[in-house]
Amino acid sequence: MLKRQRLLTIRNLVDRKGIVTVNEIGAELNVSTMTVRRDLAELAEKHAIIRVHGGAQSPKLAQKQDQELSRLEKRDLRVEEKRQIAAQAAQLIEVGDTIFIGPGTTNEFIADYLTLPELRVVTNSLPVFDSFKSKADRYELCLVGGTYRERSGAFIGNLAIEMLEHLRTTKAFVSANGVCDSIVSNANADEGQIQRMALNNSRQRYILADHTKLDTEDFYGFYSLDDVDGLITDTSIEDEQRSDYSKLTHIITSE
Amino acid sequence: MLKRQRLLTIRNLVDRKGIVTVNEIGAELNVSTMTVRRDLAELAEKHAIIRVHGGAQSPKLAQKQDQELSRLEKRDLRVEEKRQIAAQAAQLIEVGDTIFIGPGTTNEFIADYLTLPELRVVTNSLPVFDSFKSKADRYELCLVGGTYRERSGAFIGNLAIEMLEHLRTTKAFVSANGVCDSIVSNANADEGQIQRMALNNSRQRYILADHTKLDTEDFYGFYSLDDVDGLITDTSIEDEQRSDYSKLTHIITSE
DNA sequence: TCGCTTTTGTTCTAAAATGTTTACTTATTC
DNA sequence: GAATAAGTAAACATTTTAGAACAAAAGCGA
Repeated sequence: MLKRQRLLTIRNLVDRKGIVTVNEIGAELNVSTMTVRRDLAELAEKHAIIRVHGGAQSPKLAQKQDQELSRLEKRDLRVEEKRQIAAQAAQLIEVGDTIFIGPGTTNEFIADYLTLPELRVVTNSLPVFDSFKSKADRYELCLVGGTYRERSGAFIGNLAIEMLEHLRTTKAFVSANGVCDSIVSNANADEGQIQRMALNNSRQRYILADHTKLDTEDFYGFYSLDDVDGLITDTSIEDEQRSDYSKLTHIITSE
Repeated sequence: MLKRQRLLTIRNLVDRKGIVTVNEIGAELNVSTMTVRRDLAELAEKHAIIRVHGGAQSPKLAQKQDQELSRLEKRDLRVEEKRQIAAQAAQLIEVGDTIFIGPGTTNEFIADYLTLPELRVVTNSLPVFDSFKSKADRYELCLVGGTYRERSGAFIGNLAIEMLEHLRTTKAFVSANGVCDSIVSNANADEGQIQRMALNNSRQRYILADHTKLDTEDFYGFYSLDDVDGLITDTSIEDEQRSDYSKLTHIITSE
């Protein structure tokens, strides 16, 4: 059997079974485990599979599993990047601002980096609201109500839309699940709709997305990078991406 | 079996059963208890499960239990009366209702006595909302947003008013701080204003007040007993008061 | 066929994962 | 509240897997 064929077979095997052991592959194809490891390393380099100790996993499955994680678990994913991004966002905020902060685990860290004495904060996310609650004595906190979406802890629906309609903010910070070709996207249409309105109603608009979100897209596209004032991301962004996206908007990272 | 798979299996097991012992997991997966412990430690770090002595439990279940505990711990003033009143209020609620529940510690107990399968719940109180959060999978929860008032945990102001304006409910439950000569009153004008609107927009209207509130009045009168369907109070009400107030509205107590 | 490259297998060492023993801590029972 | 049982975690032993180094085999063009 040719190497080319074998690689393809392994790929199919992994995709079909979701997760396979090195030994299984070796037995199936009658090759040594060392060969399998070398093949897996090659495929992993091309992101065709994900290497795990003892075998390999299909990227599709891994992505699906990531999506199924609870809010609390997602919060723990790539914390450093999230904190970096949140800190950058916080630095943009000035005294006298009225800021909107959308749902998303990244946004839950922004409050940690805010030291300003006075501020008005608007959000439709209960976790974000909670992160500001300890500052309720200094800041005016405004929660956008509506129907509760348990999965993300956000308030959505017509009531939320109607309430947001009249709110003008100076700066809006919205997290994206995907940023691809100037399109900013999200997993949920109801939430995307609100985020679009929040951005439209703001003088300055910022999109928050860690480097893993760049060049990927999710279900619902809700905004265009052309219309925002900045894309806040972490320092792991690749040079090529930096130059690509800087044509569309201002890239904001630490350093 | 790969470690990855095992971790996933354990997570599912915990989620499904709510709580599992280390031994159960070990037997199920044919691994030593030490391995299970190590796995649980790893999952606990990622907040996928919560470690307890002898096993693990799902975060969802833990949250539910925590909430009930904190409610029990509310060895506040007159908890028994409040529970009595809350239970009475809950009994009035029927399938298909859209209910409004105002702020107030009494109202935070209503969720405990609700066993209906389906309901739509509207509130402008964060603590009340929290008391319903564990039921979010069955009930449609709608929070009236607005400016946060830390003192009572309620959302108030123009935004709240505007949002509530369009909401029609079948039953409204509002706590009063004082009931005197048919006047229902409250400590705060902003909250009273919202409560008045919530009552006006409801088909059926109920005032909740324990016996110590009767024949007393507070700063802001927001409603008249003539216009409500019932005054829910505890059994410590005096006969004289019962006959006085029953001329104005229907008195609801347990027995 | 020869000489060369590429691929594969083998061996070995390090790292990771798992199991076992043991001392210790936490619950439970009387 | 002391005795007993159950659970925990550190230390060590064992097994499994990873990856490097090198040897053997296969493919390939002259």
